[in-house]
Amino acid sequence: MISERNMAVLRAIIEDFIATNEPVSSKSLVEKYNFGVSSATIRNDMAHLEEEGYIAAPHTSSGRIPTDKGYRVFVDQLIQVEAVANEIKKNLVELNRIFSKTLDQLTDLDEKLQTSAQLLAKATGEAAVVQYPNLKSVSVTNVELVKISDNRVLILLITDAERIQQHVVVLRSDITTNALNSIRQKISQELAGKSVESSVDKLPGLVAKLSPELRENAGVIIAGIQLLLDANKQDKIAFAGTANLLKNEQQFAGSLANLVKTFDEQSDIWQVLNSWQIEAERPRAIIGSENSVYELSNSSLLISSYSNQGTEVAKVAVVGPTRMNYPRNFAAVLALAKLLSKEEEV
Amino acid sequence: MISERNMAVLRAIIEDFIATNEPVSSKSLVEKYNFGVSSATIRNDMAHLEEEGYIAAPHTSSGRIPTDKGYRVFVDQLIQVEAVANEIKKNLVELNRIFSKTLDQLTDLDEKLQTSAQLLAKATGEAAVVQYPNLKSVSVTNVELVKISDNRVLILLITDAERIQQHVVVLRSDITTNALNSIRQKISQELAGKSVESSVDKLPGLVAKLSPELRENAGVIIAGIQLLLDANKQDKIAFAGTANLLKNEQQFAGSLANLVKTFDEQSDIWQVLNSWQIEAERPRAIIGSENSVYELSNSSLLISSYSNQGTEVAKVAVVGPTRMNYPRNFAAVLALAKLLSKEEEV
DNA sequence: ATTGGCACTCTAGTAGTTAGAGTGCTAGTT
DNA sequence: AACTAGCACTCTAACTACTAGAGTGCCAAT
Repeated sequence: MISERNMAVLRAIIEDFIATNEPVSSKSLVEKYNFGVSSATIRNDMAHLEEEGYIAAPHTSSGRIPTDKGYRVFVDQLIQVEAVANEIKKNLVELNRIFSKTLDQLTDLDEKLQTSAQLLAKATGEAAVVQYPNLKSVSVTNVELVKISDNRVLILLITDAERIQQHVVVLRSDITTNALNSIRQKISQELAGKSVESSVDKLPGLVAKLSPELRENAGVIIAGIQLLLDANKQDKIAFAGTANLLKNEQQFAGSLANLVKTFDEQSDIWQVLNSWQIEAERPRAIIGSENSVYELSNSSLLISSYSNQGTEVAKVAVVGPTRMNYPRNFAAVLALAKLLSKEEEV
Repeated sequence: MISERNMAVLRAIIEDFIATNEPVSSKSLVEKYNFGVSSATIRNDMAHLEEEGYIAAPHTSSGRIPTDKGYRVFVDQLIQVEAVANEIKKNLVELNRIFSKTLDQLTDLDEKLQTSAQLLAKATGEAAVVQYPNLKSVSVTNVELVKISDNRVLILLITDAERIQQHVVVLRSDITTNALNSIRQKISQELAGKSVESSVDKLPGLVAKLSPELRENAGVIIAGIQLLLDANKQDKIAFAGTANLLKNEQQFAGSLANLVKTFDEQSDIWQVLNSWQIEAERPRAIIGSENSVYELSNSSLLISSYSNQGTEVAKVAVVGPTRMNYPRNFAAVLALAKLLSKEEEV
């Protein structure tokens, strides 16, 4: 029922609307694009597209704007694969240049993901989200205890996800290097290779296995490890590009403060990211009302997942108005996901 | 020249305007406050205040709004000290309750300052900035090297500012525990107790002091230490409460995107914070046009400094519209500064 | 299937009007 | 000298009315 020209018209409307943010008229279409037919014919096509729900008119005698359904068809069928592939390549090269240069300087995961989010925000001109690796599947590589003064001990929890967490505890009494060593040995032995989850279960029984004179201080240390393990289970995201959201003020019409708050608070975002299954190498678009979170119902998300040695560990996303530049943003989000995947494999 | 009642009127105008965000009329003043005189008299006072530049009229026949100069007098002379002291106390108790509960859970400085900013944003309903301690005056306590696999070493840089930084380096060849130990000893010996700055100077000469077979790997490790020391010199801030800025949309009239961008990029903020001298225990207000950064010319900043064992190390600030609630925000910013100072002293 | 042509609709902008909130000032009172 | 009642004056914000023109929808013709 939907002819080829119908689709071409739909694409033209969407591209024009994305570029100008004005309802698109039949006249402007025949002027800008070479359809080889008159505006009356285009009007017939538009009426057809409207019937099918791909476009809508803000009021009776105005041009048309795409509906969420229209964007969906655009994203699924009309984006030119070659164009995107080209963009990806360009983006990858560019991101790689900035990123690999910067990355060497980064001393920890926090900074790395924060920088990633900033780069993605910059590359797309939208807001960007980078999820921390999901640590359910992560296991403990080692626990180190470093004495930094007579009664203060730095606990290091090293996991196989390139994340090293630290926490300082103050002991009840001074401790000797030897005593600390035997505590460390016992703990390492129990936890090394275990998943974060099963490690938590092991902790309570650990104190009893130590010689009595060590137990008091060991208790403090184990409580510290508990904190670190718990922090692992907490969901966390890095976010950048708030200012980009404001560019589209009218788009969000008043609900902008709520949207920004949503990002400030993070919990909803995490939920949204996790509620969609993303295939590797194939970013997915969540368009407007497809989003269950109210604050995001005027926005689109492009989500891609990144991996660590072949397993999906987390997601990166771009958030912007439904009338965002999909091809470019798809390219950027995919490019960043690839970069992060590569880096994780070290 | 400015009578006592004049000042009372000024205060009433400012408090009313802060509460309602509407120009204040002479009639509403006599209704809400007990001046015991008629509106005509108040009008005379208002004319006087306008002459002196403390208030202004948006248009001929409207009520008055405070000028930056008016706010300045309000802040300097009219805020009731007792009221603020009370607020401080309340805020301290409340912040302390949330904070000390949360603080124990925090494993590092990043989280601590980020949480501080969030608490301040929440307490004031404005945006909040917390500056990282200035590390020029900080010295290296110790350097630890932890072997995490045959050829990967975790470097820990421990400074006397409660900040423990980490970085993983990959060596050119596997290393034995003994070799690592002798490198560690040499490095510790050279750097312990030195300031961050003089430590940087020591690094290049360090390799030569090691036995030849250690030099290759030691070079990699020392490069890693260099990165950590450099990261110390970088200025950094924690920021929270962007959404609160949006509450006052009309206030910032269009320049809001730029304002948010200013915070995203941080550099200007850092400059502003550093350009004002702040006495301990006395937060300072920078009101509207007193600010040299254009984006902040419709905003006020309340800045307080916090200390580590008596030395000022960094600042905390609240940013909001000029018509913010000064007494409450003064109290909150001071309360947080006190808390941070205390915590630093551990 | 396409198109020229035209009636019809709706918006956005302009202009005119009005109520009322608020001031400024004067003349009179305490 | 300080205060006040009263009133003329000003400006805004809200409402109405009008208009140009952008754009559609549809019919009759090709």
